[in-house]
Amino acid sequence: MMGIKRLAQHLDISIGTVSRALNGRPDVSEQTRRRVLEAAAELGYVANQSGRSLRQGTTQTIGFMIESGADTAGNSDNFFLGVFEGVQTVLGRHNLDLVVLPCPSDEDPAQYLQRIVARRLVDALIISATHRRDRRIELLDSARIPFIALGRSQTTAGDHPWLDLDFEGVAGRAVDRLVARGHRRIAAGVPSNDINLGFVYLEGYRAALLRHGIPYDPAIVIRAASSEQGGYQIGHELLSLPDRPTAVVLHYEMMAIGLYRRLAEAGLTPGRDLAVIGFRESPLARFLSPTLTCFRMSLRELGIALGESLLASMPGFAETYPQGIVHRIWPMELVEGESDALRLPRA
Amino acid sequence: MMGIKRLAQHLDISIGTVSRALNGRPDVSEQTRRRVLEAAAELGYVANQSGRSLRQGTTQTIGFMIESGADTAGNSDNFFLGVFEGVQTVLGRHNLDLVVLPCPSDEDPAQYLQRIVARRLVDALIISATHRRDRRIELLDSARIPFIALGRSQTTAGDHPWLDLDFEGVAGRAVDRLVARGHRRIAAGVPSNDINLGFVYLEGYRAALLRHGIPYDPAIVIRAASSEQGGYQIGHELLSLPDRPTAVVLHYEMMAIGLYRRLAEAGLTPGRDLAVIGFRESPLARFLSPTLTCFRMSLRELGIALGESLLASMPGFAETYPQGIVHRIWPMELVEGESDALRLPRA
DNA sequence: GTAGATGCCGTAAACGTTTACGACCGTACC
DNA sequence: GGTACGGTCGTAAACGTTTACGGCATCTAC
Repeated sequence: MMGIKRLAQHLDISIGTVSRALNGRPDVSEQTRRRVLEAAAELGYVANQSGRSLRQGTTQTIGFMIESGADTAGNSDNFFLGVFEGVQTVLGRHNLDLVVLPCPSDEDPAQYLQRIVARRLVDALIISATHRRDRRIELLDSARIPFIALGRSQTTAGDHPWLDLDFEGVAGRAVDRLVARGHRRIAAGVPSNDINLGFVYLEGYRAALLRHGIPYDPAIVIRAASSEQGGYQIGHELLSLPDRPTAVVLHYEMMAIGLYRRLAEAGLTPGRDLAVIGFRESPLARFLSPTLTCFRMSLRELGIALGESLLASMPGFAETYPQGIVHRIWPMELVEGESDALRLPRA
Repeated sequence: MMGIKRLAQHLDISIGTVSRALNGRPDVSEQTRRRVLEAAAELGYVANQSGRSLRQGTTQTIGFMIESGADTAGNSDNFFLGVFEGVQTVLGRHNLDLVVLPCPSDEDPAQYLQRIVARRLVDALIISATHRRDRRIELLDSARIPFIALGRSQTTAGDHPWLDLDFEGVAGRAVDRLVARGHRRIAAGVPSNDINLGFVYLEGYRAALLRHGIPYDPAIVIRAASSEQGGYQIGHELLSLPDRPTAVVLHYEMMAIGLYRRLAEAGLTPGRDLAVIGFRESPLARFLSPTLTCFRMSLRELGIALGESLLASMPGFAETYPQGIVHRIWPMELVEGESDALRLPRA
């Protein structure tokens, strides 16, 4: 075991001084500091995290909770892998480590989180896939664990920072665009569970319809799983509707795949027989044919903003990141594709 | 702070007894054990992990290192999320937690891992995306950290457990199948980096050609990134070959997407103009048109095997999982699709 | 009735750090 | 030459657990 004790007696210095040297305290001469750092590097000494955590009550790690369930929006096609990168570049600046905590799909997310915080595995948390009413938020709030939510929530606990994709704006702009091309009967594919982004997306959709004086018709708001399968199902239901919509907007990136497939089975092609506007421009979207009209953003930059906003809410980082409690809607940029090329004559 | 000390004085019992009661030691009366457990549940006491780790030198968490880089085969998150589930069901049986350690793409994986093990964040590790010569293996071996590799390696360090998909068998069976349909000029898409699975896949491909008396032609072994983009590039290179192959086998699930796209751009359809056999049956594969011939496996069961094999190599679990040091090739089952329907007349 | 065994519990040390405190030395200043 | 002070370092306590050890009952067996 290569503890600080052995390092100290190898250098014939007290362990207190060694610790101060390693941690950059001012009250140690430059000469001994060099000696210590060299010896540490040579012998491969790194402070045991348990000892350090115990003493100073901080673990130096940030947790990022995701749900490994297959049905939750956002967890496919390398969305998270990109975000992690961004978060890590921020955390790395402060010698913090990121660990990802995948909640098993058969476990209650709040209960899972409870275990994590009780064991004090991490100093702060990023939670994703927020639900309309999310018990995790109340939990973290009452446990006074710093956290940020990737996704809004209706939960009325104390004021916490959040960052969310612009579901409302994206839905609205998609409808605007379709209306400009003459569409009036525009369907929407929304999630089937109570994940919060579904409500926000629907909100944007309804508001846009209202702007254009188009009545809201619940019959063409189709709930489906946030997956390829869900997209397929949406296609299926669209085809069986009596007064078939001429366009559809989707809340999740993978849905277009399934929808394309169902249309192809019916001998229809997107952009000619039905206008389609997807959500995020995933690497896959670029390879769809016809190309998908959707929305672009930088996952890495989202991760950076997420990390910085989290740190801003943590004691000890307030001066480095003075933005306070962040509530931010992440903008997305339209990517024109061929899937919404269909134009209708104005009635 | 709700430590064991407060819990003990609240019960008016010594903290030693409280600890023994919580940990299920035999030398505590049933009555006090009940009292302790009830009070702990009521006051929400959970042992501080740092204190416990420090004392018994074990963290009760297992790490799963993945690479968040975009170019590494096998790193699509729908793959890992499934595997995590399986690993967790095994670990959960023993009150172990899984944390995922995403290595930033701009950091050296071995160096990243070094930090993790030196800080003693985890008791054992699962590493993935093994390279032909993988310094992580030497590192873990010399640090005596129990680990299992998801993927083989040529690294000649001490004997370590591993589990790997049947790349060799899959490549071989794909070639067999194509040869049976009359193909003789069969291209292969292999990774462009030195990830080990590329060598194994190529091995299976060559061995199968040899079996059928077909000469190996390096000109139609195309190296490309393990991504949709790589698949697109393979399509591109195939089309520009002088003596165009009539079939192609791919080592990575996402490649088919890009390849399909490039073929479509050239007015060709998979299964009619070019036989295609992909790798893993991802959720996406089911929505490709024409459907992709590929190989199926259970991610969850793979995760279970991974977890059990890891535990088998850990001190204290040998009697529960007596399989010793596991070297296992994970079988995959053929899923017939339309993408290799093309049959050629025997010359 | 005594010896030994057993069941239950309290005491205290130990894990590897960090850090408050005080000690020591040298220098500067009056 | 004494005092004050800054720079450097050693000492020891503390963080929250677990566990070896010993002690006190109670019980069993002779």
